[in-house]
Amino acid sequence: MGSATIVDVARAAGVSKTTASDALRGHGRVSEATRVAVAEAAASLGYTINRSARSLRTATTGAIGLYVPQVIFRSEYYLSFVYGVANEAAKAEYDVTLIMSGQLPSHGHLPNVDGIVLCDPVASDPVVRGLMATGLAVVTCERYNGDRVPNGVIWSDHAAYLEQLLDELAGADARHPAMLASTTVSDWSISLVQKYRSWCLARGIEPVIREVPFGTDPAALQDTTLQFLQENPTVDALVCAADGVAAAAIPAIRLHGRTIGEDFLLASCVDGTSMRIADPAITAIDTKGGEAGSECARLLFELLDGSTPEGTVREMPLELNQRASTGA
Amino acid sequence: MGSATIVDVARAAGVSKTTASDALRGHGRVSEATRVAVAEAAASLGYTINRSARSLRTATTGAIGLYVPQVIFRSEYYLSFVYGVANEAAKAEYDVTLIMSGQLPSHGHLPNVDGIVLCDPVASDPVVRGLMATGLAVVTCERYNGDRVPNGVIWSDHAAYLEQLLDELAGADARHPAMLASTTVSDWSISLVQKYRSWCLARGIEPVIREVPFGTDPAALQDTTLQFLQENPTVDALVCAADGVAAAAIPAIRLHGRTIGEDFLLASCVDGTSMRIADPAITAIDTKGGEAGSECARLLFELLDGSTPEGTVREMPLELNQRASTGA
DNA sequence: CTGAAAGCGCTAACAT
DNA sequence: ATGTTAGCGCTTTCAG
Repeated sequence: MGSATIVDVARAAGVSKTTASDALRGHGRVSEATRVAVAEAAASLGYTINRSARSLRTATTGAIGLYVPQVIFRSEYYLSFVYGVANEAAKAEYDVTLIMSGQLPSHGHLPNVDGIVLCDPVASDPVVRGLMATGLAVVTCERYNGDRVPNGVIWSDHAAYLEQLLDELAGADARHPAMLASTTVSDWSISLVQKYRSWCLARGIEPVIREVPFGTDPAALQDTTLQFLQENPTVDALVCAADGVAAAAIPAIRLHGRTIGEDFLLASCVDGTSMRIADPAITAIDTKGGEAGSECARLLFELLDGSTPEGTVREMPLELNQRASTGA
Repeated sequence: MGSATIVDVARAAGVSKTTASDALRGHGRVSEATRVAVAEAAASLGYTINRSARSLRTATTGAIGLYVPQVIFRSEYYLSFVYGVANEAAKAEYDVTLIMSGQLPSHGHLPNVDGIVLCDPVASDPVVRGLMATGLAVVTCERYNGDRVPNGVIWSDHAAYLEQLLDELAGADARHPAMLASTTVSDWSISLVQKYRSWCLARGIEPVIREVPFGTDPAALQDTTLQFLQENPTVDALVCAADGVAAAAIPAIRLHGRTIGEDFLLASCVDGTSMRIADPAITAIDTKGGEAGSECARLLFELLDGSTPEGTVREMPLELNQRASTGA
C-alpha cells in the first residue's frame, strides 16, 4: 500500500529517482512529458511520499504546533481559534500538532514542528516559556509580555472595543457599570481591566471590579454575582470579561430584582452561542476566534518561508454586537 | 541548540553512537556507568533527538491523528473529547495531529501518523472513508457502520440512558414526551431516535419527532421549537438530542405558556455548561467526552504496541444527571 | 557489554 | 533536461 518508494516510481517511469522527485514536486527542471509519466507511475503504484524521509533530508517537518491554555475546554473562543489555525494549515498542506500543558520541554518531549502558534500566552506559564526558548518560529495571538519577543504577533485592540461598549452603556443611561473580570493574567484580561479603570477615572465613577477565576462553576458564579450586586447597590450595569460568564450571571441579576435591558444593562467582552441564546440576548464583543487563528497560522507560514520579516505585528479588527441586554 | 546529534553525544561520552543510542533509550545492554555518562553528555550538550531521523529508521511517527467532524466547533462534547485524547497522548509521549475535513484524500495529504482516532464517524463522510482506507490503525468513538471495520471501538450505550431518562419523565407524570432529534447520521443520533420510537411503541404513545440540523442558529431553533410545540399541543415533555439545543429551547417553551419542571419537562441527551447554567437547570445525560477521548487514545496505543488484539470493542458507562427541568 | 557498518527514503550538489 | 553521488541522524543487524 504505502510501501512504494520513489525509486519504484522512478523505475516504473523509466527515469532516475532525482527526476522522479523533481517531477512530483513540480520543480521546473523536468519536461512536461516526463512529469506526466512520473505522475502516472506514482498514481498507479499508489505512491505516497514518506514524510519522515523528506523531513530528515530537508530539516523541516511540515507541521506547526498549536498551544492553547487548558482553559480552551470551556471556551468557544479558543475552539474556533483552533479551527482557524487548522483550516489555514490544511490549505498550506501543513499538519497541526496540539501542544498540551504538561507536555513541556522540561519533559524533553518537544513536538516535531517547524513553528508554533501560541494563543493568549502568559509569561508565567512554564510551557509558554519553554516553547519560546526552543528557537522555533513563534507567533502569538495577543501580545506576549515575557522577556523573549515572538517572531510574529496578531493582536486585537480589545480595550478600544470595551471603551466603545462602556460608552454605549453610558449613552443608554447606565450610571455605574461594574466589571466581572477574568483572573487570567493574559494581556487580554489585563488590558480590559486597565481600560475599565481609566474609563471610570475619566468620568469620576468609582470602579467596581470582582475577579472570577476562569472556569468557575456556574452555581458558584451565580452566588458570587448576586453577592457582588448586593454589596454594590448603585451598580446598574455589568460587563463580564470571561467567556460565558455574562450568560451565567442572568439569574443572579434577576434574583437581585433587576430587569435586564431595562433598569439593568448586561454585556460581555466575548461573544458566543450562549450570548445569542440567552434571554435576553446579550450585547458582546465578537472576538473572532476563527479569524484570529487563521491570521496567526498565515503569519507563521509567511515567517517560515521568509516572505515576511521577523517581528511583524498585525492588528485584527473586532466587532461590537448590540443586543437586547443593553436595550438595543 | 537543537543541533547536537547523537554522534556528538557519543563522542563527548567516549562511546560509539550505537552505545549512546542504546543508553539514551535504556536498552539494557549498556552498563549503568556508561548510561549515566551518556545521559550527562546529552544533558550538557542540550541534545534533543531528531524525531524525523528516528521516524525514518523505525517507520513510526510518534504521533496519532485525531479527526473530529467540523461540528466540533459548536460543541463542548467534542472539545472535551479532544482534550481527553491530547492528554492521554501526552502521557504516552505521542503527538496529536488534528485532521480537518477537506484535508484528506483530495489532496493526498495524509497526516504523518501511526494511527487515528475518529470521533463519531459517519460512513458517508469521504474523509472518514479515506482515513479508513489508509491501512493505519483506527479507533472509533461510537460504532462505525461503513464496510470497513475499525481496529478498535469505544462506545457508550446512549440508548440505554435515553430509556432511563424517558422512564424518569414518565415517572414524573409526563404523558407525551417529544424529541428534537439531531440530523447527523451518526450511530449516536440513529440509536437515540430508534430507542425513542421503540419506547413510545411499547407504551402506545405516538412518537413526535422533529429533526434540527446540528449547528442551527439559536433564533431559528426557537422558532422551530415553538412551532413544533404549537403543532403538537398534547406534548408535555421534550427531549433534545443535540448539544446545546435544550438550553436554546427554553424561551420557546415559555412562549408556549408552559412552566418548565412543572407542567412541562425538559431534558438533554448531552450535558454541558449550558445545561447547568440554564434556568432552570436541565436534566441531561453526561456523555463524558473527556473520558471517551482518553479511552480511545489509550486503546489506540494498546493496538499499536500489540498489547491488545485487533477488533477490541469497549463500552464506557455514562451518567444521567437529574436537575430541576424534570422536577428533580 | 560494546563497536562497525549498513541503510531507512528522500533531496541537494554536482555532474553531464 | 536528466543522472550520479552523497549524505540528513538515527537504529539495527552482525561481529567482536
